[in-house]
Amino acid sequence: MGVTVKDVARVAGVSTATVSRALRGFESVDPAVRAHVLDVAQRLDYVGSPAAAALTTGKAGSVGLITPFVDRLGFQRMLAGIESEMRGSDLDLLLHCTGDPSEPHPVPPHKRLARRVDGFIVLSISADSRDLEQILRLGMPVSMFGSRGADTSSVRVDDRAGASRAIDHLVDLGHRRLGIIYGREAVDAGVLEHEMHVGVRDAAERARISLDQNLIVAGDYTTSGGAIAMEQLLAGEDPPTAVFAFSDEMAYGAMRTMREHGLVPGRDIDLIGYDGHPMSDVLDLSTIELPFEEIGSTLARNLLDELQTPTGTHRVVTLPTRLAVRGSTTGASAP
Amino acid sequence: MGVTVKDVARVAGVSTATVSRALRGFESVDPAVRAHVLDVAQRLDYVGSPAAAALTTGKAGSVGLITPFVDRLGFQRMLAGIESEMRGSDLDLLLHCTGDPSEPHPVPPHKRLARRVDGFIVLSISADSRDLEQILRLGMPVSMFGSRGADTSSVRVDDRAGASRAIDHLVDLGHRRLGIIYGREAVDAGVLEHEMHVGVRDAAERARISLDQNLIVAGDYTTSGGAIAMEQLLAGEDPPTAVFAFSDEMAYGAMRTMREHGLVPGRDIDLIGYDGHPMSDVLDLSTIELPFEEIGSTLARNLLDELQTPTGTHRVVTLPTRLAVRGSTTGASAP
DNA sequence: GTGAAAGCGCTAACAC
DNA sequence: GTGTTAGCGCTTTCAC
Repeated sequence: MGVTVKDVARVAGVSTATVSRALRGFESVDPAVRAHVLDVAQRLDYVGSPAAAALTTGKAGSVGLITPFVDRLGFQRMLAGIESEMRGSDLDLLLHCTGDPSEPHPVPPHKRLARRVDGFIVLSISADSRDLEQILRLGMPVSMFGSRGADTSSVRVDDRAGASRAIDHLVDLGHRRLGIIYGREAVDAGVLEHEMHVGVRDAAERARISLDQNLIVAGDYTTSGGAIAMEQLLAGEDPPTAVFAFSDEMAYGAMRTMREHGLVPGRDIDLIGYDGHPMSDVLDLSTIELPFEEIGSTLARNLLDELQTPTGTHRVVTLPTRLAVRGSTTGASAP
Repeated sequence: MGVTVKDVARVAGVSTATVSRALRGFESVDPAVRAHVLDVAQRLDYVGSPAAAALTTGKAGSVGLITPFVDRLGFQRMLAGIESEMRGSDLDLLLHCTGDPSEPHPVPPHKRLARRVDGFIVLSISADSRDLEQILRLGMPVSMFGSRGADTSSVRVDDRAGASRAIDHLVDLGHRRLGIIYGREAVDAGVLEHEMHVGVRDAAERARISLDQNLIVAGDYTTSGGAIAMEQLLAGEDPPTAVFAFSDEMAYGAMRTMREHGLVPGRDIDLIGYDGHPMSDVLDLSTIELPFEEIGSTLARNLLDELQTPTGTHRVVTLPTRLAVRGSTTGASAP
């Protein structure tokens, strides 16, 4: 239905094989011939059919991005990183959301995807996920974030150190009674949630302070969840003087609750978040900043490299976090 | 390299044509045969090759999402809407960012994409964009947001009414001296920026108040741009008593500037944004809420419908906005 | 260095 | 209702 290699070959007066070779820049083609073919192709406005190429080569020419969610703040930044890294490569990006991990898919989607892509970038699906297993079973190159890679290249954040850093900061400001707003229960070791808890515990131990189990509440990683969690913390008879929320979004919710109670972060209760969203600057929220764009670009780079030179080795990169101190942690409320 | 129709056909004892028909649920296949084929395919773990199917049918089995940015707050919500609508359809989503419209691409990407997809969803590329023209020239189904559709299905927001609503709200609170933080200069009529300005002007005229050109400043749609814009407004000899920012992000920046000046939104100066990001609730920022998810799902639905039943008619949907009044607009600062 | 020919895996006519 | 056959547009041996 469009211009094909045949057309180009005919007009250029060469065989389709030569066209194919010339277009892909093979050394073996006579420079003069190549130039001619390129010229003709250009004039004819020739665009190759990826489907046909895929069929013959077995390479799909694209990579799949698997993510459980698409509307979380960090996602877009990772995506931006992935995107910018992939531009330039001639691979397309196929987006696939798995949605809520709890409800199963009628048709496991990865089978279908598998034939459409040459490799996967997988964003933080919990390690026990059936989805993840299925993807790994495919035996294709996988670059993943979040869960510690079973046998793939992976990018992770040193969440343990990051969580410790948050606690250290609060302790340094003089706090002894800390509230923790975590996301969800940790299922597996090695997973974000688990690492964060360990980081918190370690830091507390090092500081020789004990954590009151009543001050450790879940916030479901949402703003409203964070708001409710803060309510719980305030409702107790002995509220914390400082709070660490495992995500900025939950911290935002906590701020809202504080405001409703006439409390000011950094004056009445210190509050620190985790993620480092741009908004936190505006809200004057101290936080642990994660390098989302870099996570994304590293994920993409790892996969591209693996696709290009399929050595069996995998790359495991751990990226650091950074403490951003703002007005929400001043120590004013410390004993 | 995998199980093919031939394998299934051989094992099931039928022809490849029958397998193909059975797998796609054609009525013409004997129910018993179909069941058998399905069973065999299942047992053999057969997954069709999209490339081969695409080659024969001419249908790519996917749609392309074209967007100039990926890290803007509204994007992810539109994406979520698109995604949820597309799930269920067996079409894949191919993401493509055009990046900054100012720097041109060495290879126009849409030509390549065009052979990979059956249609496009295009997010707010300015109407004069060469990219947009090229996509339209392809003659493929296009569902677009932002620019008024030349000859495509499109989804737009009634930005004129939305902007008017914001001004009305401020006027209702008693304000007469209004500051405007817009994004960029409006190039074309029909485009968001233009509509917003018209909406503002109309509302001002209706209220019989005149807008001071010195109080109309650009914020570049970024938080920092909004902050700078607010600086400019405050620097004047006669600052506004209320400000309307054309995006929430710019309003956030404006809030930061205000805080730095010891000013409180809703007390010293009223402030209203535009977009309705979740964060605005936390920041207690009044705003005009846009239905991003619905925009996304409508975009997807329009395209899917057009792909399914290629009647030449296009659908143009205009979605309404909603005023969310919060603590940043109280009228306290009105004369 | 280049061409001829054989497919890649599937679907669409056309017979039966 | 089902099988046969001929491609879709490209790449890739294998000759030359």
